[in-house]
Amino acid sequence: MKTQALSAAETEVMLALWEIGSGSVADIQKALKPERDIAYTTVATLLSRMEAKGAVSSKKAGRSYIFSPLATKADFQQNKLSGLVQQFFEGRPSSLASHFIKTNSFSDQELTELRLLLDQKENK
Amino acid sequence: MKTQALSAAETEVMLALWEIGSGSVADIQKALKPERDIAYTTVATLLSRMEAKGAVSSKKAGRSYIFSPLATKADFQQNKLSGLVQQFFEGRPSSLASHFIKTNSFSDQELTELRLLLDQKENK
DNA sequence: TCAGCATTACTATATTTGTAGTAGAAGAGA
DNA sequence: TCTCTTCTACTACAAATATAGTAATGCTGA
Repeated sequence: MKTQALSAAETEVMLALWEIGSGSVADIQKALKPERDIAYTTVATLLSRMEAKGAVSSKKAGRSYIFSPLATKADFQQNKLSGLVQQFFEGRPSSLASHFIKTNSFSDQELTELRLLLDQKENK
Repeated sequence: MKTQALSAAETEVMLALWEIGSGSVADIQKALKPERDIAYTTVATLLSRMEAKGAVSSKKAGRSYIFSPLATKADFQQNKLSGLVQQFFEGRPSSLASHFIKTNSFSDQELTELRLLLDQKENK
């Protein structure tokens, strides 16, 4: 059962939800990035679509519903990323990484961190 | 003048177009991944939308039009990637890279290649 | 020259996305 | 109990997306 893809707006809601773990429509609206100023009812609409897509679950708590993510942010990242790698980097993560290195996307400090990670990997 | 974002279907067409450099609707349709089996006229529709968005240009050649990409694949990759990094990796490319390393996305050989790239970077 | 094929132009339609309003139910304080 | 505030349910609707058909046009080979 492949999970359906989320739209851009839905993804923003998802990010807010991961931020707070779980919460009501009101909680989620508050957790949205401030520049994302959408109506309460819009958030509610998005959440019900997301529930239909299997991205979140809800359970009644008193008067209202509490929504929770059904996938971890890490899973989602993983997915997005592998899609991107698939489509734009011949399916090879290293192709993406070298793209970064070549385009100077990393600061010196980040390069050092990376090297460290590689070292740890190697000595494992 | 920011270039408008392409939809998923349009992106597929773009990839095909980069593949062949430039070509007619028929050429592009042939260049699409085989699993992407869409009608000739659909490809044409997509191309005209893409032209409206400023993603491709066309010039008449005899009976038909030849389409060419207006951005390089590299630019496009760059864009997609930085969007992803922004949204899912706190804006830090190294966060994405370490995600890869930690999730064992790289083969041994790729790890070696990466290290080599880092070395070159450092000695530059 | 004429029939046929390729190609574009235009139109069409179902679905998804982005956004939000309104009505009604249900607690909560007075 | 009555009113006020939440909150959900339902509806709406314009724009974008995904997909493709039909009509018209213009080469091209026989």
